[in-house]
Amino acid sequence: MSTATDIVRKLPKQARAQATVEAILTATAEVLTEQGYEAATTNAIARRAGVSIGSLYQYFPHKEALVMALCDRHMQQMTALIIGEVAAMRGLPLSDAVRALIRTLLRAHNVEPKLHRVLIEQVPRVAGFERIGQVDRMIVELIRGELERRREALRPSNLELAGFILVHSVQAITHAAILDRPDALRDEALCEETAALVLRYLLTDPP
Amino acid sequence: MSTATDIVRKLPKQARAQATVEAILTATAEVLTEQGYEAATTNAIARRAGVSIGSLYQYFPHKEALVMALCDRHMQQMTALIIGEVAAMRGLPLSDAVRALIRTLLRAHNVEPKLHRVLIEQVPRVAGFERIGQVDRMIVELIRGELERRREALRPSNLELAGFILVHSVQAITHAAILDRPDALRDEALCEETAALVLRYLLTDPP
Amino acid sequence: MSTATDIVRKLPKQARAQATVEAILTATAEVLTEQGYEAATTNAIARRAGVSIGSLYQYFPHKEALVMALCDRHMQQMTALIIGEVAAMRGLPLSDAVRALIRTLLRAHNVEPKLHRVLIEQVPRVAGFERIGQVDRMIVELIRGELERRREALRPSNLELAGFILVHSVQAITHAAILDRPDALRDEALCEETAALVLRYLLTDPP
Amino acid sequence: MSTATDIVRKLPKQARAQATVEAILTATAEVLTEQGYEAATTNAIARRAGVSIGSLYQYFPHKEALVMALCDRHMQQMTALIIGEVAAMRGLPLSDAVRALIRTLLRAHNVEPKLHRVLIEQVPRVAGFERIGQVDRMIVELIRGELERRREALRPSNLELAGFILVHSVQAITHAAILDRPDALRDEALCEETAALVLRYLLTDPP
DNA sequence: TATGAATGAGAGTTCATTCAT
DNA sequence: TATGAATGAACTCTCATTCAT
Repeated sequence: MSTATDIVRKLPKQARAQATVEAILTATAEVLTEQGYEAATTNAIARRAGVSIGSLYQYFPHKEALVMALCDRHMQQMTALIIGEVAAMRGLPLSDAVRALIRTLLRAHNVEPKLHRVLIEQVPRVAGFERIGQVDRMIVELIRGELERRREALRPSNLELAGFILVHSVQAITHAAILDRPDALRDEALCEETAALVLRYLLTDPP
Repeated sequence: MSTATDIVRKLPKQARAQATVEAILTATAEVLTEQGYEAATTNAIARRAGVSIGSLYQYFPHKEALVMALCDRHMQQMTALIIGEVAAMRGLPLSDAVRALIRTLLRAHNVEPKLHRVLIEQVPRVAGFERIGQVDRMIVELIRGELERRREALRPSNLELAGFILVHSVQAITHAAILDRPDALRDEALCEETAALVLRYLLTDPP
Repeated sequence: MSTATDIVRKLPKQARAQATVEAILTATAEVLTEQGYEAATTNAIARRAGVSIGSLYQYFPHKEALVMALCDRHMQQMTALIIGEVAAMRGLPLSDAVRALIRTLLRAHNVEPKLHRVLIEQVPRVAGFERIGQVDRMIVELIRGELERRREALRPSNLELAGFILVHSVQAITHAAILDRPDALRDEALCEETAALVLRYLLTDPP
Repeated sequence: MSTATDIVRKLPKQARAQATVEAILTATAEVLTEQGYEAATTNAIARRAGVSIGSLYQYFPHKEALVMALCDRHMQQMTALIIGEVAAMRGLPLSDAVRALIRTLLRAHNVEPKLHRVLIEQVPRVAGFERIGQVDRMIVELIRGELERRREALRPSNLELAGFILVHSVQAITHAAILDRPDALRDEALCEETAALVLRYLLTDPP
């Protein structure tokens, strides 16, 4: 798996350079969300960042690297949020764990929802570009692990299949909710019903 | 592919043009699925279609129109399939109807799955370009209508929310299955478990 | 000097073909005046003429020939008008001849003034394309001849120079009047003053 | 009135850029005069300027802007010349003023006569493109004003019409002389006779 | 190091012209 | 002969990237 090293041309040691890199990434995110991928030219990004095009290329060898770095940054923000909250879920009863996970996912996708959408929908999936997918894959693993750990209590026998079904369901509901439903984060009914979907599927005698 | 000469009866003059349009649309689909949206230049498409760039522009005023036409064609294929099979579902008991719908959706998304993905993921969502979305919207309506019709028998009280949750779930499972699971179409377990997800969510006492 | 023969590919013998050629030339004039030279594509002209592009090229080997033929037609219309009226001028006293000439020129330029402008202003002056210029040159000769014939009565000694000055003056006034002054044709003052310009220049003691 | 700002895309800060803009404008003038408007493609102009096509478009957003900028530059050269010499004319007796004006116009049109012709004859008159016309309009105003100021001494009563006639006459003579008569500028007889045309028209008892 | 002028391959598109039917 | 589908060179313009200052 790649790290920042093959993406960023030179690890900036000085604070100023660090700030420049940040400015460029932020500008990229802004231009991307505001104007879409096609309008996001390197010159437009540099201008928005208040930086010369030359400087941009000092830190990112090509446009692809720039977008990849932004993906990474975005992912790390989401991942940090999820990882932090997942540990606490471990001991909880299944129903509570499911509710907590759903809420966490909603919160994670709410970080920069528009950027998330652009990254998923518009950025061309070039070689090994499935970076944003990593978050999803991490979530798959989380859920799989948890199902295995509690397999005794569960109705489905094929846990691989159950995981597949649940992950894609919850994922899709989360994405759609963040984008289409204004107050998704504070929508208790949404969380409850999504939890019901999951729990009624998993348990023979749902609560 | 057949040319005018293989066909016995003399074809009207428009036949040649019709064939050209077909060739261009097919080439568009091929280039799109094989090389992605960015690589799908009008010249590449014309070359693949074995047609001059001028001919392409004789039938499509600009690149966007070309992709839109392809979307329409693809959608019509999917829609035709769904519409045809949905009528039969009406009288069935809920559990059978759900299973039938899932199977139909899988079959519909299987028409040209790679093209479907490219159309959904990569084609820039320019002004009113959400054409492929129409199929999804049609499905939403189908499901909504069916839920209303059977609301007496259902556990959820907020049917709008229930519809939202189910549509996005089944949609996502269908998409992912077609793309990630070879043989999804003939995978009984997948259908059964997806049906279980839906039915257990909808019914207080699932079968 | 060229005749229609090197321009028109085949001399149409049948009335229908003759009508087609006319339709094409008329369409050319219309498109030219309504949309300008840049928009006047051969396909647009053929469509306007209600004729296939193939037919257009049956009668005109290339676009240039088409425009040249139109120039010729337009010129012949103007020339016919002028020639016809000039004979009568011969015997008149100078002041009457000048007035008559000015009126004739105004009338001649009024035949299709917009087409005239487009032909003069927009049609690229490619090799030997100065066709419309021929009318002007004919007028120069007319005036020169007349001046020579009456040189005794005239103030200027250098008649070549006097011709140059008068032709360009009257020409410019005529052009500008037709295009900028509605009703130029019926504007007595305009004719009178233009005549005054010429006569006062030519005669030592103007009337 | 427009300034360079809406025409030039980015105002060049470095001397190098300034030189590039100059080179492009000069090349435009050259290609235009040597090969005409149709042959003046942006690539041909860039090549002639010894500059990449990209550089051309860095400074001019489109071809039209390029030609407009050239018009402006040309006009400013002419205008500067005229404005400068006109002040001195004010106090002179009419006959001297007319002679001075004619000489000034000849000199002004002599700046880049071929370019002037191409600009007037071939450049398509797109929206607000009558830029070169502005010089002419300035001249109209000059002459009108002068006629008004001296109206007591003049024969014609309708000064609007007199202006119309004189402006177009002198304009046409000037244009034609510069283009057709090699030594127009030093041709005393030409100036004298043109002055005669004007003065004899204006004064009841010409000198 | 930071700047921004310069580059040029290549994209979308047009249109005079040809040619099979 | 008339048709109009097909052609492709050439045009305008963009944008990722380089490089002199």
